[in-house]
Amino acid sequence: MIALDDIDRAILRGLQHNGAARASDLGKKVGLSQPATWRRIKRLEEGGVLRGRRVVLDAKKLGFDVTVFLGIKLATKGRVALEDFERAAAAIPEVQLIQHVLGLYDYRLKVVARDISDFERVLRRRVMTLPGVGDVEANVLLSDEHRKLAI
Amino acid sequence: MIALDDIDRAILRGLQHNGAARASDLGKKVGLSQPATWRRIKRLEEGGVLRGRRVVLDAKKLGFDVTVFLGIKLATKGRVALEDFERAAAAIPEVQLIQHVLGLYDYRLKVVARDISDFERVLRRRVMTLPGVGDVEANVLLSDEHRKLAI
DNA sequence: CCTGAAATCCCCCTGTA
DNA sequence: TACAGGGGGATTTCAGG
Repeated sequence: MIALDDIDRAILRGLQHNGAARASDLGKKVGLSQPATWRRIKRLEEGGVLRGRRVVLDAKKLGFDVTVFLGIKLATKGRVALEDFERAAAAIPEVQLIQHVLGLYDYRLKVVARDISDFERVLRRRVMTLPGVGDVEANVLLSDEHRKLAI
Repeated sequence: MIALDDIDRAILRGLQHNGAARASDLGKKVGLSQPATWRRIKRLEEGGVLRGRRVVLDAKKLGFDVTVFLGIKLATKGRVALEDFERAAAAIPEVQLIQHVLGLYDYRLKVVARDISDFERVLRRRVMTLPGVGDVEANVLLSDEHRKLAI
């Protein structure tokens, strides 16, 4: 939790609207000069609030037509078991996201594959053979919509 | 699916490594001049492969200490029911991601809240009152790790 | 079509008040 | 904080492959 004023929040909102926004444009929106805006962005980066910029790729246009979320329950849950699982899951190229969660499942994996048969290959040869895997539940992604943090 | 050569893929890999990378830096990596690299990036953007750049914010440092994934099963699933649900879910500020999925659940929502009691408020007053909501399952996020698309 | 080189524009970034 | 200058990236133009 870091002290932010209204202008910082306005800058963050602007950056959420457009991750490639320039300091000069943001400055006009928030009523600040370009250098002042740039220094605030720098401060937000150094403070860790702004962790970086990520490109958004269109998986479908790259030939990955199938995205599946897997809920995974581990059979054994010691510290070593968690580390083994995470390391092995990270070695699967099709795994885009590894989330350690608390609830009905222990992990959630986001898996991309070229098509359903490609996904079946990944599921059977890679996911089901991960160390400690117990129950696995799958949800195929149909569509998704991102929304901004209300700050 | 768009035709990409090895250089395009190398550029995309470089951009996944650093979303703020400059055309000149990328050019050095892929063995191309700065204008040629810049034109390829532009082409990837116009072709929709590169959908944009997004800033990564640290939710914890902004005071959102709790992230929960909800799996939601709808009681009724007509076209109108889906649209009503999506519209109402999008009106909840704490909902960061709305995923329409196929499987055990119909929707997955990513919800951020300031703390557990704030999450309880969102869950009881906003989520449970969404139109058509049936079963709800929750997973609290402990940690997550993003990985790059293998292209 | 693609490329690289050069030239221009404009923004970032920094020093300074 | 704003202002001003140098440096460098973004963008266009041009010529060659």
